[in-house]
Amino acid sequence: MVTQEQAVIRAVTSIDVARLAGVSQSAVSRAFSPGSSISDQTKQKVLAAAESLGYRPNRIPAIMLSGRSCMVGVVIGGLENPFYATALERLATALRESGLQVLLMHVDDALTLDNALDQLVSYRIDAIVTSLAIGSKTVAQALSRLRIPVVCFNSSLVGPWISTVNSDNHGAGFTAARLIMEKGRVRPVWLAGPERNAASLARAEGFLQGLQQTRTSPIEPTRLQGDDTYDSGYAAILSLKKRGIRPDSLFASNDMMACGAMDALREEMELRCPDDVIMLGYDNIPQATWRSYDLTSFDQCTGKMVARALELLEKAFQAKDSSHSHTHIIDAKLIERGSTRLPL
Amino acid sequence: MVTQEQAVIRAVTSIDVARLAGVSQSAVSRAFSPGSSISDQTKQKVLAAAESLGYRPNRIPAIMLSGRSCMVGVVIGGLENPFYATALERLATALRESGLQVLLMHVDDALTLDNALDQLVSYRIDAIVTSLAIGSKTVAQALSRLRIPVVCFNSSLVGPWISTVNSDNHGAGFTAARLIMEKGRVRPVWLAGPERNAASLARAEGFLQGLQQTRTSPIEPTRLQGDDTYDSGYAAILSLKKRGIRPDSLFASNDMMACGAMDALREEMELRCPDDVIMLGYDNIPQATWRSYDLTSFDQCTGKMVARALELLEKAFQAKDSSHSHTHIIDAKLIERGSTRLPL
DNA sequence: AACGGTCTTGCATAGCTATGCAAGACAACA
DNA sequence: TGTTGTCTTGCATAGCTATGCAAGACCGTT
Repeated sequence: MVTQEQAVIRAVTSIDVARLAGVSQSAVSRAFSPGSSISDQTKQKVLAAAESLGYRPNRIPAIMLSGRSCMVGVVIGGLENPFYATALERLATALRESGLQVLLMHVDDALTLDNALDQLVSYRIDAIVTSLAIGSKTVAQALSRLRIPVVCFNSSLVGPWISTVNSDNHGAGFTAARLIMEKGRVRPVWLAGPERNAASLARAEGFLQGLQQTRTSPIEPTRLQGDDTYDSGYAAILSLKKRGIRPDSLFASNDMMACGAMDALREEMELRCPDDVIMLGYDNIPQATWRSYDLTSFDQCTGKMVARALELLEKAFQAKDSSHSHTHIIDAKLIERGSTRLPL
Repeated sequence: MVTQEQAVIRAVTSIDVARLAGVSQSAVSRAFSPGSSISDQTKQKVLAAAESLGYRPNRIPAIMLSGRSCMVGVVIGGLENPFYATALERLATALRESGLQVLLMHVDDALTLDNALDQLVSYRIDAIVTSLAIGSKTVAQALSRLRIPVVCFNSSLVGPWISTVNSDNHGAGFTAARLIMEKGRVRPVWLAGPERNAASLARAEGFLQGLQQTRTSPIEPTRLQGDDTYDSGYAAILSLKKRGIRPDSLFASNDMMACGAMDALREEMELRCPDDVIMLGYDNIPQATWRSYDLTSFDQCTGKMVARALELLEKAFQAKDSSHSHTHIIDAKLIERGSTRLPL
């Protein structure tokens, strides 16, 4: 009779190491927990045995015991926008420095969100960080129901457990308006982001308000609708051309649309920037610095926003009742470049 | 005397639900495991109780029992490159569709990698997917030692447990050379990526080989060194200008450098594309389609590459001994745009 | 009524580590 | 030597769910 070889490759456990080192399982655990009470001699024996067996500590049981996984669910969409991509990079780095892992969830639309959340929660994540711009009440309720801290970027979601870190969208819109008026431009265009996007709405509001506050007659901008993509910015200008409107200034809700608009103004309307049209975007993406665009933009200071988000998380982890909401608003920094620099 | 309220918020367990529903804990488990043997009546009772308590299934114990976490460690760097950002998006989506979670780890340099891997492994991830371009032997050994399947994109890492999915870098380089020669250009420039980058090296090799195979005299390109960033592409052209070289064609190891080079050619050398210089890039990033660049590029078909990576993972999960290596090479698709379209 | 079969349910357990507690080892001191 | 204190070690257990097994419920057939 042939002894069937066990195909199951059981992972090396602390007990295996303990046996080899001739110590108890506790000793192995302590050898890998900094600050534990263990003699140098034992520690060395354990580490040697662990090395020879290829043992790696296993955090899963600790999660069960402590109820904390040290994993944060990051829900994100629209990575094709360089702004979100670099923001994710910063966030991931910051979380790791705080000893937190990133359980990433990419979401295209609100529909898949519910399902996605259930999956995340089943892994017992400690919190959720999200940049979803959808402001629906249903989403807020779905998040609140999880009973874990949620931090949103640039969102208008409101509810228990939900905190937000927003760029000063309204203020930036106001600044954009003032800058355009200072330069003496009187036919501005507002190029909006997705209709339900909270950030875009706030920027629009600030912009309009800025255009109202004038000693002479208030200015009403031409409004164009986009969806945060380059193509939508380009298309918006085409529609403008069809309507026979000749703008002298433009504020776009994000840089990608601004780039699309700038290209369309050049190619389709033979208008030059900044000579004929001065332009401002939002997000300060790397492409804004590219020579072909040299775009004035608002920097959201993602570094600061991420730091603030982590503070909120830490606070929530320490509080007994962490369902309390907080809101932080971070000033956006105007970065002036060639697109608003008038020739002398 | 005041009864001290318990601050510890224990999560709702299946036992709590069972008690409320008047069934056993097993029944609760089965109610949430599709395909289990359970009557409709019991299931409804359980679901109702679970709903009222806010119970969410907990995967952590299942991980301990099965040894499989259904989490894949994704190790990535350079998200500021839109190519990696969109690739990550595709990968995350595909993994989720296969029921796998993404444990994201952002890594800047090889130094932090070791530490990062230990952290990942302690969460008992089932596999690793990485796009790190570093080809060092040390890295390969560190990965092999983990004894879990590893899938690399565009890498030259070799070792047990490590499989690779590569774009046909060599073939694409060759194609680029042929295209340049067909257009009658004789002073080509090769703009390389980071020195140790395996993909960049392969593209260079194919490009040189293509330039050699000619009926007349072989062509030797001018070689410029970049680091995959826009700025390095711009700077490379500046150095060219200093050396007094006037190119008539350029192949860059990625699109970002190509964009930088194109802007520098325009601004610094007053050379127009494609009239004076025809240009090709690699990755087919969204910016390649932007009107200011309209850049011919090689599409890596990330969709296909991701699908292939998932096949490799599935295969590894099913095999008893999954330490066997595989290599797949995916054709890159030439996307011709204005930057190589000569005026009639 | 007896029997065989299918469907449903509960019991009991495995999976692995961190940690409180008690006990042991050892040194220092009286 | 006895006592006190510090340092180290091992024992035992908690944490929560999925699942094999056995038993029970129920139905249909002979």
